[in-house]
Amino acid sequence: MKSGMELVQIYECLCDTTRLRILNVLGQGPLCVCHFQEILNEPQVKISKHLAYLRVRGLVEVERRGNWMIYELPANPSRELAANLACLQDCATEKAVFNRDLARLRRLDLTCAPVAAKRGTTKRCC
Amino acid sequence: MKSGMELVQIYECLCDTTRLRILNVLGQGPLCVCHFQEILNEPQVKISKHLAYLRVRGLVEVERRGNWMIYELPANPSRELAANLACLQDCATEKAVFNRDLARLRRLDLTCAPVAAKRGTTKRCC
DNA sequence: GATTCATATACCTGCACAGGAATATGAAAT
DNA sequence: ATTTCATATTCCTGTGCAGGTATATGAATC
Repeated sequence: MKSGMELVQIYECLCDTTRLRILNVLGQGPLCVCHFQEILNEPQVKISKHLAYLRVRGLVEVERRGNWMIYELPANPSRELAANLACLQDCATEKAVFNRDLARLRRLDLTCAPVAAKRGTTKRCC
Repeated sequence: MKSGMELVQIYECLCDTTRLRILNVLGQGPLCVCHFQEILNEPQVKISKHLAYLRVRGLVEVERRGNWMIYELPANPSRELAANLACLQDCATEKAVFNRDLARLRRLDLTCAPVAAKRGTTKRCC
């Protein structure tokens, strides 16, 4: 986390639906960009730019694995961030969009390995 | 509360420092615009416009009392709104700006009646 | 070394909003 | 009726995105 992290900056990150969906999905664990594309069903550039927005502001962290970029929630979030992410997860359980995303995430977990095998590589992004 | 209230709209209301300060102060009870001006030490137009922003989106409610407009948090907030306001109050306790506001609010409570008396009216806005 | 794959960035357009100055409203006091 | 007081609204300017298209990067594969 950045030290000068202000509460407003957290809320600025939270005031876009796509970013909310990203953070909600990340609550289940790290994920790569291609999976975000499938889960949110949004164009690559859109996902990528929102992830950059979140990264610059310290709401997500990245790690490269070959061609894939694995995004995850910060390992040591500030108290405010932790509180707000928890609040978001809680609120999200009541909203259809977020539930649909989580459903698609679960389906991905099942099919990810076979799909990777089919395209001739044993490597998985996440 | 509006029925179509979405989570993002709440966050949109929260992503401005002035509005955060307003909501934090309102956590202590209803307040009129003139007191917001004193507590936040911001120009009238700024306060007024942010209050309008919050009112339109259902984050605050208004009641006229003579010349004064008394603002307060919604009587029946949605679950998301309640959760996020609670989260805000919690996070605010660690930040200097918010504490200073609350300190000025407490000081106002002490001086409000005498001041009203001094200007020759027994009526108080709040 | 050329190509492919996964992702990022640059560039553009449009829109919503923040902040300030000036003015309008509307209730109360004179 | 006019003035005063508390607050709201209008008009203006600048800025920060959101979303899209096209292009760049950089690792892996052929």
